[in-house]
Amino acid sequence: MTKHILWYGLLGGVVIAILKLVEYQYLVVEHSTEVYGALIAAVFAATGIWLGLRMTRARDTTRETIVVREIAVPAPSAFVRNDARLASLGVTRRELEILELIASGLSNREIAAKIFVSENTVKTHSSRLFDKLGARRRTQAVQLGKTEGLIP
Amino acid sequence: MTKHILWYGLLGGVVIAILKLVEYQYLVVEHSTEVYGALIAAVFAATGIWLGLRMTRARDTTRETIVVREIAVPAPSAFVRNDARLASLGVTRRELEILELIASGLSNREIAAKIFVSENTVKTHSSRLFDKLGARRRTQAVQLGKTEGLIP
DNA sequence: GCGAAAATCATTCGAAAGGATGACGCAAAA
DNA sequence: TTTTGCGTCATCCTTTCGAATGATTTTCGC
Repeated sequence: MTKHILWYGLLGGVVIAILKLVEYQYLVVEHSTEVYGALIAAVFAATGIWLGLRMTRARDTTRETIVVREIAVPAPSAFVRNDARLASLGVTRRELEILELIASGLSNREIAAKIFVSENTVKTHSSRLFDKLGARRRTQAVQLGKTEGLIP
Repeated sequence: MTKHILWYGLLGGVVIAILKLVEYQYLVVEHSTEVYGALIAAVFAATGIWLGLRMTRARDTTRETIVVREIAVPAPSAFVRNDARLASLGVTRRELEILELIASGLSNREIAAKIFVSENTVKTHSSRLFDKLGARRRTQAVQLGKTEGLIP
């Protein structure tokens, strides 16, 4: 920008000098003043317009309008377990495992067989789990587990 | 735009006229030519710059670079019920309603109170529902209902 | 090694869930 | 009109759950 202004001034000086020379050598005719003014006007007007365009063009780069468009995506979003909530509730790994198996529709007996423990143990885990979740039934535990981000 | 150019020309003419008058009346001094040129240069340069800005400003609205930054958002992907499966399984509306309430974690008694029927009726509905789904437990019914696209 | 947390198992008991079966009313279809 | 499907309700009985409680054994961090 500064460079352009300097060039502008220099150009003006040169034009004036040229015109002055011209005035005394060839164009000292009747309406020389008008010709003189018109020339200066034309040159500086052109330069002014060019400069004006130049200034705004420089501004254009910062004139971007950023449109943030949110695209709804089919949400393949893999399930991320809310470990913080898990910890704040004090749910242990085993209890979480039980919750997942309950959610998959298994009975206490089936769960016991699957993880090789007694049915009583499964009941103990699920009881503690219900306490921590504030659930009274396994279906409610599943529902809460989902909303809390503990299971998918 | 045209209007501005006209004003520009008119202004130029007026300035020249004024300068010419001034030249012959008061300012016919030694360096009048330089003063004369400088004045014209200043006026037209200023006008030129203003005009240049004006031109681009008018164009700016169509000149904005629109940067579309697409951001993927986990779409809540609205749930669409698998009505075909619902029909092929022969699940009735009432049974589906029961399934939804079961999935929300309610007991038979709570469901009964919610839809103003007896607990026995709820049991009947859920029994038939389990038959149709091939479920033995309510948790299993919920799990199957989800995979079959009957409930979200 | 010690202590706390976690996991394991058990017993008892009441509540809830589930299976089987029968019955009634009602509306739409045959 | 008769049949059929759906919703409703009930009874009897078995199984499963869930609460409460106590005890033993791992496991793990310090």
